[in-house]
Amino acid sequence: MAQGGNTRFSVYVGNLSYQTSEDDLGNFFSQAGHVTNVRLVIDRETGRPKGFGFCEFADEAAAQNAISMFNGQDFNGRALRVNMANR
DNA sequence: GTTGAGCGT
Repeated sequence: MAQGGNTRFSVYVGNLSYQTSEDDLGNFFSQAGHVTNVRLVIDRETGRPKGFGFCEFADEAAAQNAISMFNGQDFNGRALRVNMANR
């Protein structure tokens, strides 16, 4: 199975607007399937969002569905970048 | 009141 080397179903979400929250992503990604976890990477040195995050789904189909639905699509004024996570 | 490639406190 090609999940990107992870036993879970995490997808990398990049090119986010700095004003986007985890709640916004959770609502948006739940359209593709059952989201079990959403993490927005915040810079520990500055306390600001790094502009990317990770979204974990209940199964692989939902994760790949999210990629198909949202990769390259517009979100909060930015072209969303969605791909299978590597770690 | 800022910025823009990235794979994770």
